[in-house]
Amino acid sequence: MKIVFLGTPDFAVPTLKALSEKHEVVCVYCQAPKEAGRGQKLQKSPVQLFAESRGIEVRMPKTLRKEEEQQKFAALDADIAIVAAYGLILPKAVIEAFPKGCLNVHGSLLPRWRGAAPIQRSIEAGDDKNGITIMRVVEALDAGAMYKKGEIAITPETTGGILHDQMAELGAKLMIEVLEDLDNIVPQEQDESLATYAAKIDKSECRLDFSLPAEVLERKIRAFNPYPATYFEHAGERFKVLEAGVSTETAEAAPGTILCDGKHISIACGKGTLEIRQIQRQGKKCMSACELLCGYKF
RNA sequence: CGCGGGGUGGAGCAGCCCGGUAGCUCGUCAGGCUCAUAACCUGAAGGUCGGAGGUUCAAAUCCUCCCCCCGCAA
Repeated sequence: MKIVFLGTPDFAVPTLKALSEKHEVVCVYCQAPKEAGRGQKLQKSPVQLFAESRGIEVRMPKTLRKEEEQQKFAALDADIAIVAAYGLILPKAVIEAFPKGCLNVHGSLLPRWRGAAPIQRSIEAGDDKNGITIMRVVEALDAGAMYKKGEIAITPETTGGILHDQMAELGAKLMIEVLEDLDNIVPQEQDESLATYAAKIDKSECRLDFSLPAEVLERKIRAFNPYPATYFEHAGERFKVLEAGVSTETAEAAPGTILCDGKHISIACGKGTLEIRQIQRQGKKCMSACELLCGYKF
């Protein structure tokens, strides 16, 4: 099949890779390099880097709303468009440009967790599973008919980073399977009454609020690991918390009080206690609580 | 030129501003104490102080350049 691929971040790369090995990817659309990182240098997106390494044409329009861009898109004369975390809303003209339409790989078991951050939100909410849905792109956000789903268990060890990587691989696998059997699958409409939304993560959410139960904070720490990562402040410094455990015994100290015993860092919460396992001081690398305490006293 | 922190025995840090014997916590090894222990006591090993120049009688410490790591912001 002749495919046009639209995607930008790491999440999209496995799917693009799989497609490029099984089909003819005639063109890749992604977000243009942006100033990012230390030094504010222009950085190409993972999808752009991959596409260029494979010699695939890359286009990076700022918008697809202009008729001119839509015509250039349609002129590619592909069979189908595949979308994976592209970052732009697709106009109707683009969705309907090719005979087999437009398919999306989404990181949740739709209709649960439509939206921007399904991976982190599912862990944060305490779900016992999440997964991938391959579905048709429609004008409404993540609301198209579903072709195939695949589940991934969320365990007490599942972090946002781990789930992200598992999802990216599963998404690629399922997309290939769907394309192989495209004409025989009857897409299933989503039950709108079950839809939930995974809001984009705001920086302000990353600060740990110790008045909350330790259990809730631990889930957020896990969901936000490694990015964007939770933190608390102490002595004017920011301490990222990458991993923590929950103790059900509620400390007598006020929420937010840091309790150290030389090898362990515990923080009193609204309910229960959080034992910090992996922590990172600003300017330093991530380290275990024990290591930090060797050289730093709270 | 976006802002900033850091690279010191295996790990985490202090020392640097006010140059002159390498320090602390942990770990490791040996011995001791103990019913026992991740606890305690004693002792030991282990460092080109990121790299290259420069200043100086003398540089971890001052100056210059380079390499690497990280926080913010995006």
